[in-house]
Amino acid sequence: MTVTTRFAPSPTGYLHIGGARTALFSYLYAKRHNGTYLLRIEDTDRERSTDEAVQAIFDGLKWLGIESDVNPPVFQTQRYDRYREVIAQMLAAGTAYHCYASKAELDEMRAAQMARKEKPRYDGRWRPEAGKVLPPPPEGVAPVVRFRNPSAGVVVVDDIIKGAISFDNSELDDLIIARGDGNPTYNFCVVVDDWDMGVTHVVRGDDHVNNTPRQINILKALGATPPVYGHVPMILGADGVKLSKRHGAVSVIEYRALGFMPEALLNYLVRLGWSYGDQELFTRDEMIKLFDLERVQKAPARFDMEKAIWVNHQFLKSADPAIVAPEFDWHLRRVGVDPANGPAVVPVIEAQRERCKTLVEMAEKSKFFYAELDGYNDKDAAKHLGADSALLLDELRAALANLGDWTTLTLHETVNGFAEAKGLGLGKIAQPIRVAIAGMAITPPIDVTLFLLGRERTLARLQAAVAYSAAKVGGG
RNA sequence: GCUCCUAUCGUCUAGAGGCCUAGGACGGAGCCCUCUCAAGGCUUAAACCCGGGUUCGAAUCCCGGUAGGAGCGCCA
Repeated sequence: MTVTTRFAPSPTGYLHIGGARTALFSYLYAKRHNGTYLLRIEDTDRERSTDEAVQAIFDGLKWLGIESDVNPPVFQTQRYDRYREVIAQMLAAGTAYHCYASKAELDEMRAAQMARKEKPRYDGRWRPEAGKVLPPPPEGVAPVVRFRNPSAGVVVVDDIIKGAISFDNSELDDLIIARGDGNPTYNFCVVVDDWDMGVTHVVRGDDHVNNTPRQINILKALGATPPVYGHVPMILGADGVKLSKRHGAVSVIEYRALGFMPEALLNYLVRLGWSYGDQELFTRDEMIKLFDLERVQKAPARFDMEKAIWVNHQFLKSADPAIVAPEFDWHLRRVGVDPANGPAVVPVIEAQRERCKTLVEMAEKSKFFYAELDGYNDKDAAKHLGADSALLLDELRAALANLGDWTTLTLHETVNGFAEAKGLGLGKIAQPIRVAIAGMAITPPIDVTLFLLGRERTLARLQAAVAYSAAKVGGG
């Protein structure tokens, strides 16, 4: 049997980081076993589901590169006929029954149970039982349909991550599978869908473990073989509290804005709750080859932004710059610069990636290649642009203006030779140059920077810096 | 309250009864290198929740406690 997994988000908001990891695990497991990975949109809550959220989930998954093997994905709202059909079957078979208890009645029942310190649950008042006489259905009440859960025995969930978990059927009440309006509910749709779609492994958040025994019971009532379950623990914020807005970035797409490469985020996520010995860095192929649900951690993990950024940096440093280019391009535009108005993006990435942990940082530090300076950094100018540097920069400008070939090699020789001739350490001249051409004292090696910036811009900026320094000195 | 789950450095983790004087990584501290910022190299501090068992031997197995978490909807 071929392995089939699915990721089944409900479109009530953006794709959050925990969901992304669940999707990743699900995807990886399927790929690892040459299986199929599916996306299913659980939109049975008509009130809260929105088209924008559906789109946000698609966008997030697409950016991460976790794409469904079957398109378009299944939307539960398109399967209502099928759900109704199964419900009718269950009603006929006696594995489900109508319940006429009103919401108010149920609320009252739960309140009373809580008051008695009991676990709140449906008391089975409309459950047919041998020898039991049910009251006549009240007038004008649209009944819900409840699953007739076995009242005795135990259900064992053989969880691939958590191990065997057993539940007493006596602890499980008869859950509603169809609402008063006839629409099916989540726990029921999941079961039917996983069954129809041939899902062999259900990978989902561990907030679902308590639903699992009931789902298994429904599957059994339907004569289906339950899938293998794997419940992955949740991701916590750095403070150990459930991830939320106040932790900053929760939505996957926010990580793009923060300057992460999708592959790097995936790499961080896969190592959060899963490990392969001491290995920290994985390519996508390695993840697929090595991933294993059995090695997923049972306890929740905290999201550590520092480490995520480190992983991103490692990726930036070692990746093929051509892969980084489109994202970098996107970030350059985002900081208000036109990538066409300067050097090719690939060599800039190569020059910058050692010193930039995120693409936001890289874009900020590379702006000067693509747009005119909007002034100098105050501190750097104060420190490096003065009377003496004005003289040096002016002389250097003249030397560079006469340079034949504008290459990193000739630039290196010229600048180093210049410093040597002046009896200065390279630092004494490199820093003023940096501030002059980049507006700040942080750039890649000076030869590479000058080369990428080009002759025209370099000479113009040196001249401007000389004028600036002179004016500053002149003005006292 | 009830049911279920979890527990190794600050964080992510290795650890399948002796290989543990508990390893790696991020972050921290220090040193080296250096044209800036970085990167890199080296060194270093830092953990088995507690208590009982089982065993010649327990971070590893069992029980209890404690602490955290999840669920208990005509939400998903």
